[in-house]
Amino acid sequence: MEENKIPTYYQLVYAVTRLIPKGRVTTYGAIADFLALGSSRMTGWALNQQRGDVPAHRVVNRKGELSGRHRFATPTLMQELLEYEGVKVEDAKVVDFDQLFWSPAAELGDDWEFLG
DNA sequence: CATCTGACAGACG
DNA sequence: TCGTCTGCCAGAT
Repeated sequence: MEENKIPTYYQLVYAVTRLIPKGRVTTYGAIADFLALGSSRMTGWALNQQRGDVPAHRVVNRKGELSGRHRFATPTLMQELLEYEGVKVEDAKVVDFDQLFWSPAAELGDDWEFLG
C-alpha cells in the first residue's frame, strides 16, 4: 500500500479542482460533498489558501455566481479566465451554468487515481 | 478560552 | 422568487 500520506483536505480540494476540465465549472458544495468535507465552506477556505497552481476560477457557488472573484489578483480576472476558456460570464454569473457544470462525483465516481 | 468571519448550501416563511 | 436563519469547520483577533 502506498504511504498513508493522506493529503490534507486542502490538497484534496486542489487535486479535484485541477481535474475540472477546461471550459467547465463546478461548485464548492459538489467538491465538499465528493470529498466528504462536511462543509462546503471548507472548499472555499481551501481555495482561499490556494497557491496559484490551481484553476480556482472554475469553482463557483451553486448559483453559478463568481463569488470568489475578489480573491483573485483583480476582481475581473476570474471572469476573464473563464471567458478565455469559452465560458460565458454575465453579471458575475456563468451563462448556461447548468450545462457547463462538472460534477466530480459523477465524473470521477469511485476512481481516486487522480490522487496519484 | 470566547467570539466573529468566511470564495457555501439548505431549510423556512 | 426572495430574504433570513442555521449548520458546518478552520483560522484570526
